[in-house]
Amino acid sequence: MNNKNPTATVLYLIEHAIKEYRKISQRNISKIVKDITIDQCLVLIILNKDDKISQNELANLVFKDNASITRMIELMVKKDYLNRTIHQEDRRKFNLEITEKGKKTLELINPVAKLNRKTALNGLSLEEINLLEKTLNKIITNCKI
Amino acid sequence: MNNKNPTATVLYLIEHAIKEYRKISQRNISKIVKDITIDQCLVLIILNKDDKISQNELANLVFKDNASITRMIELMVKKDYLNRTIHQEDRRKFNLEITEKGKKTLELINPVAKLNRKTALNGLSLEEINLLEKTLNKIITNCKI
DNA sequence: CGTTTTATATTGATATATCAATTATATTTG
DNA sequence: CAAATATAATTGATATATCAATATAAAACG
Repeated sequence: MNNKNPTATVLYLIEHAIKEYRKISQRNISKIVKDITIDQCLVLIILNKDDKISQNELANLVFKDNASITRMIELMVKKDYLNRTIHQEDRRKFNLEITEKGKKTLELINPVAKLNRKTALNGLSLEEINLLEKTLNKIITNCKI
Repeated sequence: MNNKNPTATVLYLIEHAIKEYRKISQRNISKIVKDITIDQCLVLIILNKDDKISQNELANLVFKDNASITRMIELMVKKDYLNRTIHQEDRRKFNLEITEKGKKTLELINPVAKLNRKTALNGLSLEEINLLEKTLNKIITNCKI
């Protein structure tokens, strides 16, 4: 009764699935853009939707620590994907702006990201995906309590 | 038609779920054992089931790179969770042995690990879990092709 | 045998993860 | 308004992730 080895549980499978997905995603992205990680891509995609977001909010969206985001952004500025300027209303914050290089990169990675998702979910019915979402949401809620 | 933002897809939810699970797991483990990570716990649990395993195999089981495992083991030896000796038949390999401290730690973390899984999966029916497993396995297969 | 190929693990370089402590600015409150 | 509190981001320390290059030993092959 629930005395399973962790490697025999569905939680281990979740870890496995996301790791495999990250692997093919990184592999496919790297074929097109050399010096970018999939997490940096996600940052670009999110900022592209809403560039008024704070580093804090960004960190939450990509499930990372503030410290990680600080360093990621630092690197992305250095690699000329982002510009960073001080926020005028709240001087603790920063404006994050996608550079021209960043925009061009987005155009390159968007189709790859789409293909990655399609590959990973190939053969899954809409019902299966909906159920998967529902179950994962339950797990997330359980863990947050 | 599949032109979703990545943050709106089920793959993002998978990432979210595992991150939340890792968070509560680490939090609960840290309450009981101070200087151990959940990945190090998993290494202990796996070695406890089969101590004849190579670093290579261990890396595969915990979805890590050989380089990561080398450094993890180095640390675990330093913290006296493991002993490492040269393998006599194959001198490229090592024997990994759990120390007394490691064994005591296992006894402490096993109930916590069990509780973590129970917490995360609370309220899920057996059918839901089976379906989740099936769907995740499909995704894993898709990504490995 | 010796040479080539393969397997196992390490090391270096760089990116990210995470916690705790810190800095700087905003907001709340007495 | 000044002091206390809260928020945003950074920094330091340490662990892990990942790739490429390397060292060493074992296996395969001619």
